[in-house]
Amino acid sequence: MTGRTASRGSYAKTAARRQEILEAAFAVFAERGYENGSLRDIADKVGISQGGILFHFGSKIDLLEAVLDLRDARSRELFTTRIADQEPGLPHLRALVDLVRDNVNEPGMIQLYTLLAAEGTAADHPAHAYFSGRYAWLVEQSHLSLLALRDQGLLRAGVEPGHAARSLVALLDGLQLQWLYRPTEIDMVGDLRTSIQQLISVPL
Amino acid sequence: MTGRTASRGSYAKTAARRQEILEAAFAVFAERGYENGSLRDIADKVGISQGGILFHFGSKIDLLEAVLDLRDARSRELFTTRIADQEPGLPHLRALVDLVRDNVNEPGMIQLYTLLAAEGTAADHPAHAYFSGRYAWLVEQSHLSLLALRDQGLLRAGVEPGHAARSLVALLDGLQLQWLYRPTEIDMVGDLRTSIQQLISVPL
DNA sequence: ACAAAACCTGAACGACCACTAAGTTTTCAC
DNA sequence: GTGAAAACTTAGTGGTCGTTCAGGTTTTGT
Repeated sequence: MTGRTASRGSYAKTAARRQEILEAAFAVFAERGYENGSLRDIADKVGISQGGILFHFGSKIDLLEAVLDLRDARSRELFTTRIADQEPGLPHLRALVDLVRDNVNEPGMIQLYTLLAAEGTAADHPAHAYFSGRYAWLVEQSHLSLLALRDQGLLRAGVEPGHAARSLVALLDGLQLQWLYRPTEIDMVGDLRTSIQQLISVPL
Repeated sequence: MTGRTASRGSYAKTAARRQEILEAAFAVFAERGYENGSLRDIADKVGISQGGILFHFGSKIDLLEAVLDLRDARSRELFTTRIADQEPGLPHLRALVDLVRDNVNEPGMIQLYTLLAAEGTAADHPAHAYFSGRYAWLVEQSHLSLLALRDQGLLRAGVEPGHAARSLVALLDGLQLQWLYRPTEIDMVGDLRTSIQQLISVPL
């Protein structure tokens, strides 16, 4: 009885519309940041009014969260199929390099995360919790891989998994920042490979 | 003759006033970024009107440049007395660790540079050229130190100075970012020391 | 002491912001 | 085809922003 008067549901093309908006928002947030990027910029990119955006996503913060969720879902999908499916250890690290290789072809992704991660250090930023959790997760994943490698006796002498895990994530972020300033000069994938290679005693 | 009608010059306390403004601007830009931090915030902190700020610094961009120049001057002063005065090589790297140790006690400094460096990736950002040059300089300095160490035979096997220099700077930025999210958990100085130690074959 | 330069205020300007409300058009189940 | 819900537009709200400017106050050389 109660379910009879349920809402009619979305139109057929609504999903595609939301997708358009999300991608425009991604581009704007990547280029201008969350605080500085405006709903008008996003609306103009889609060819819709500001109100139209807010019909689909109730507020600017909701839109940011949707963008992050979408990207996170995609990233996690890649990360899952490529990494978590493999046994931890060497394959993990190889997949990490592959992931970075893909990101180089999608510079907006790097720009978005670099900018939002910096903005997000403020405790009241809407993406603060997201990035706080993201770093914890990234470091933990790397830590597990390095622990596995140590058990396999593949770690070089003097490499401490905890320190190396934090450093690996830090190196990634730092390289991305330098790469954004000089994309042609910095070889992110090569530098990452070289650094990982120095952690392990077998060819990567 | 021509010099007769020269301007009278500043009042006695003007220098101190400018200093107050610079420090308030530093705090505001550190906490909210350049784009998001407002002249009103800065004016309130000083206890002056917005117009008062703009009398001393003609525009918001001028103020940012003054803040960066000031910080750069201080940083360069430290870097010069501590580092460039020493012969390049081990003392350089030791001084780098000391510099980071000091920065930990001035978190605003880290926040400012992390946020502005990310904002500055946009080519039209007023701090873009500053950070672009800064990274080139930092990497170059580290490169020179590592080259000197190689000539002294103090580099570990497989360490390539160019790669290691980029990585060292990247590690610094990345650690700062993680530290901003979890200041109590991340030991920036310790992690940096450990990473440097893995580049060289003698105790740091 | 007194003029002039330096300093500073307060009010206004135009532009932009996220968001709301009300009205219009499009879609879709029936 | 028709009615109602979904999708969207248009216009407006109250807010913040950097900057300008006319006018007042303070400091300073003479």
